[in-house]
Amino acid sequence: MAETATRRRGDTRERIQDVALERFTTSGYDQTSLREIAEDLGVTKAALYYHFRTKEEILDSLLEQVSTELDAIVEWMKSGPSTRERRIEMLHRLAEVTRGTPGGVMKCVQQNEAAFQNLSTAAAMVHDLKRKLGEAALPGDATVEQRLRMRAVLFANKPDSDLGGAASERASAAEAIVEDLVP
Amino acid sequence: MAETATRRRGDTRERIQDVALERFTTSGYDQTSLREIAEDLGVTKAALYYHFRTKEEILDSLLEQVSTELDAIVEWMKSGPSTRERRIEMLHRLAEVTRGTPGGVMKCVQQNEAAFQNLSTAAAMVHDLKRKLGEAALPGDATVEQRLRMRAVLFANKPDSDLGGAASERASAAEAIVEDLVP
DNA sequence: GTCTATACGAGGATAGAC
DNA sequence: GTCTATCCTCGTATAGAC
Repeated sequence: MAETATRRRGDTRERIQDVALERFTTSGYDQTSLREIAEDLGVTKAALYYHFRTKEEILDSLLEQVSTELDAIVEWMKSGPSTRERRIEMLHRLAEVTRGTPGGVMKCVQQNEAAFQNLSTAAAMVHDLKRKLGEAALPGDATVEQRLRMRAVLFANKPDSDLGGAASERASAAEAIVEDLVP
Repeated sequence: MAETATRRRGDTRERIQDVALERFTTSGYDQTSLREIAEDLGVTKAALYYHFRTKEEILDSLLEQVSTELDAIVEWMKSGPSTRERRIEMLHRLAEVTRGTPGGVMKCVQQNEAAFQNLSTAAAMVHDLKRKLGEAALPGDATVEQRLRMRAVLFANKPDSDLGGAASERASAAEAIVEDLVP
């Protein structure tokens, strides 16, 4: 730790991630160019390619942790019977991950729900969450209405800050809807 | 009407729209390049720019009618009191437009719900539907839970064919959820 | 090990000849 | 009404300086 503070050598990878997360969240993934990120850091585009193989890999590196946690929820759901109690528990765990994720990564995911559909790795996995959770939560012979209910509740369980109100208020509203909607 | 059938002169604009709608729906708006469309028609990219000023304008021309109809629903909702009956009626009208739209335009919209968020004109207006409908449907002093319910039902009201089951089955499932969820 | 210079082919868009 | 030629930006790739 001899070279501290202002100079900042060797942490380029982290600095790329910081800038990328901020831009991806505020301007959107598609609308953010590698040139922007590079210029913001005072390096060239090519420098980014030393640290990451593609633009998508930058995204993936940001989403790695949350992706793992969501995958764990899917696996947990699959590992037991599909009862109503466990479906509700599953949704609680999902809400927890969303709340607990640090650094606004989950906000970035929501902001880009659009763009991530077309990607192929971790980003796609995160976006695909709802479909996977829905499948894991319902038995194969579930009715159309049950499936539709599950889908609706997975969307409803997104009490974004643009709804207004305190975070706790939004959380309890989401919970009431879960109770109403889960098959 | 002297020059009919195979030759097809002067209807290039319509032919562009036909090809574009098909590609936008199956491959996605972002993933469809103007070069593809042009090659499919046996013309060059630049030729498209005689008929449309931008790629987005091609999209907008396809969405014009549906955009108008959705706008009418918003206006109707705003024009009267916000009772539960009228909220449910609003959702029925929305479902009708979705079903009644010809030529798979609405399917294109759903397929691209992703990409349309970032656009600025008719496409954005169509995508923005849910937010606008939600605002029109609820009084200004609505609670957080009411807002969240409205949002959930607008998403739930999308009984896409990938749910399985007959169209009528999906429709009645959607209606049951509406009854359950509308504040 | 970290970066710059440079280039490629794709994208959307434009000017102007025919 | 359609073309060629051109421009800029994009993500990506590689060669080579330090």
